[in-house]
Amino acid sequence: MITLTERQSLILKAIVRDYTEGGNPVGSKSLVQELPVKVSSATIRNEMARLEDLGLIVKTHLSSGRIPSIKGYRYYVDHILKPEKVDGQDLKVIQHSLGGEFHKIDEIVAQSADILSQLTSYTTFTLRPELKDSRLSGFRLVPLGNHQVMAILVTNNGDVENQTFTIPNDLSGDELEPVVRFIDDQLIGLPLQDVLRKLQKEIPLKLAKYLQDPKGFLDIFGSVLSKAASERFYVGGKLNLFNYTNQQNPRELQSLYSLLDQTDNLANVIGPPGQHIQVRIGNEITNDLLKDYSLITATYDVDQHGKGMIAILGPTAMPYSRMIGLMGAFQQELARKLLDYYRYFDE
Amino acid sequence: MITLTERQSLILKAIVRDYTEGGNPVGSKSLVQELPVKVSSATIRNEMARLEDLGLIVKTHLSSGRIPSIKGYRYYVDHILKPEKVDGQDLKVIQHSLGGEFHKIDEIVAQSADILSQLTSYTTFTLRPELKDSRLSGFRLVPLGNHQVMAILVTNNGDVENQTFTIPNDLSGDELEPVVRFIDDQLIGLPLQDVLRKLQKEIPLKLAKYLQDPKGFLDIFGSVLSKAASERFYVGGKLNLFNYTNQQNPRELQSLYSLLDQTDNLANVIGPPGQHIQVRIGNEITNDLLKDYSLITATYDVDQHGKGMIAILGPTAMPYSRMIGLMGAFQQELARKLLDYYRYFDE
DNA sequence: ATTAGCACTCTTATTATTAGAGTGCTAATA
DNA sequence: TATTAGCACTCTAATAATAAGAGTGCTAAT
Repeated sequence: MITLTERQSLILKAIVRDYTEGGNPVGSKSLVQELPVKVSSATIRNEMARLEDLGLIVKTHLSSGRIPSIKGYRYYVDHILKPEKVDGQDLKVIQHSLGGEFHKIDEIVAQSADILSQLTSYTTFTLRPELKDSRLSGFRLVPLGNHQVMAILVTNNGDVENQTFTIPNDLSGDELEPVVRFIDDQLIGLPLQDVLRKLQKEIPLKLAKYLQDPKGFLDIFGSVLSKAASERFYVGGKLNLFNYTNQQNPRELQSLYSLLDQTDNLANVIGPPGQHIQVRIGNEITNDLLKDYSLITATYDVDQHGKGMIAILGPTAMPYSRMIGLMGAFQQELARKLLDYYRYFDE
Repeated sequence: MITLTERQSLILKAIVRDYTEGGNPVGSKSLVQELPVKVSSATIRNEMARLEDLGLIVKTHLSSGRIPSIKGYRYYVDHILKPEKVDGQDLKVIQHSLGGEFHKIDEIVAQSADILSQLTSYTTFTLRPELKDSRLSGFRLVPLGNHQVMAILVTNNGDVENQTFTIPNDLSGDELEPVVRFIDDQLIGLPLQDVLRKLQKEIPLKLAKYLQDPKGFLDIFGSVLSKAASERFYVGGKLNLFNYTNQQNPRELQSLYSLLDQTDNLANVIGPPGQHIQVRIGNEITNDLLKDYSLITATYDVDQHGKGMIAILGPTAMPYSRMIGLMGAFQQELARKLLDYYRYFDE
């Protein structure tokens, strides 16, 4: 367990701030002018040598200024940083952007990723509240003519998922009725997870009474059901990658783009909802592609509707204090907006 | 009007090929070995000087080899190039990728952009067949409970567009029936364009008979209608931008990404369906961001269902002959697949 | 009309050179 | 004992010098 003196702590803090803002290694002379303590550059050099022994700062070459190490950022985030109070202007942007009228949870969540990326100039991810408590509250099959049927699935949270299918013969409402009634009787009110499970087991057997060929229908139902039960990440500010990634290596940028395009991979990167706000720096992120970046993740809580996540991906040299302040505010605003939205469907 | 001798033509062709494949300016000595004509490098230098006078090739500096100019590519494409017969392997890829079962036109068209970008390693655009002849063939309002209604619009081509709306009060089917009936009576069978027009004029008045507050409904209907009537470009191989753009200038890459993300801008870039296959090189493209690239566009024809477009964006130094061959094959395969698909709804 | 020969140009890679920023260490100081 | 001034030393980044190689245009001979 590392403990720093007051002065060492001030120096580390100044190094983190300077490097984060300017992007250049920080030398003892420039620190003299900024520190609230009046000491000479030689003293600062001595202190810096100690911070380096502790592994909190490193040199880029033998006689260069210092930059924070992963460990240094870690110490800064854990012991020094105070979340910055969020800017009034920023708060307005958030509230205004979330203030509009939305017709889907996913619209709100996707919009959130965009707002956050705009405010931070980094790349952001959002995940809607977990679906594990969602229950099936309605299922419809709407014949559209032209050999087409639309399957619509509704949950108690107001989520709607639909898909159109092409079928060999036109169906009339009459033929579909017993099937829909079967679903209504047997499955309405159950958690989606349970429905998914039953779909593997009992349903096929029972359904055989109503339909001579349940296969086609089961495909349709399963398809729209798993669509509704799947977790989707939204990504905002992909273009911002150009601003903070290493410009010398276009391949890396390309790989990152590719990673962010495959949203089903993101669950592994960002991990399950955990602590309130978590900061992972450099190689603390499990994904190798991100070992030179930092990831701030936060869980937001929408009461009985479950928990969702928001995350910011940026360089290790990030203004953590501002970011964490922003995360806190966003968490709240998003949770509030969603509670508001859900209220409709709880009545 | 430029006319080249046989030998000059051979030289230009060789320069285009070499530069396209190798990416380096082409000198007289390397040409000696490749040309089917037996002449010395001095002779070739003389001919090259003439081609340069004509503006077909240029030097990158005073004593460098030559590269084709825009004008040179133009001449090559117009007078020298022969479309390359498409590779059997490639044809298989196309047919296999389009062979699956699709439930929407847009899926086929989006998939097409991906296949084509995969085959070319460039960036591609696809536009579905024009909707101008699409007619409204069905309209449904499905109450979902929870203050939600889904509006579904179907066209005679089997296109389905839907949108979910949140409304203040729950509606029963009974209340919606007269409205849907009104749509059925008055609008079914009309081209979408006409419906859109009527929506601005007569409909609001007539509808007032059935609903005390037609505003909300008109918004819903208008929204899903314009969604159905809008043209959407699909973009494939955005990541390929990394392969063929100028790596020295990340800003440019970022701007291009940004351009391709705003798919509503693409209509201006690509233009309306025109000639069979059109090649635009460098500044022949109206968009300034693309003045160092080439764009090959092609129109595909699905008979009475209208015309759509496919396009390839790549560097000016492109293997035009292969690309044009590929375009031809793709045009055919896509048109065939779509005809096949539409056949369902024509019956 | 073609070609061999040659001086000339320009690029690219390699090597020197230099100014500047920063360090660590020693010895003096409070 | 903690701090500081002073200085030799290291490394980067920018600039300049040099050389090899590829290619050209032009002239004079074929």
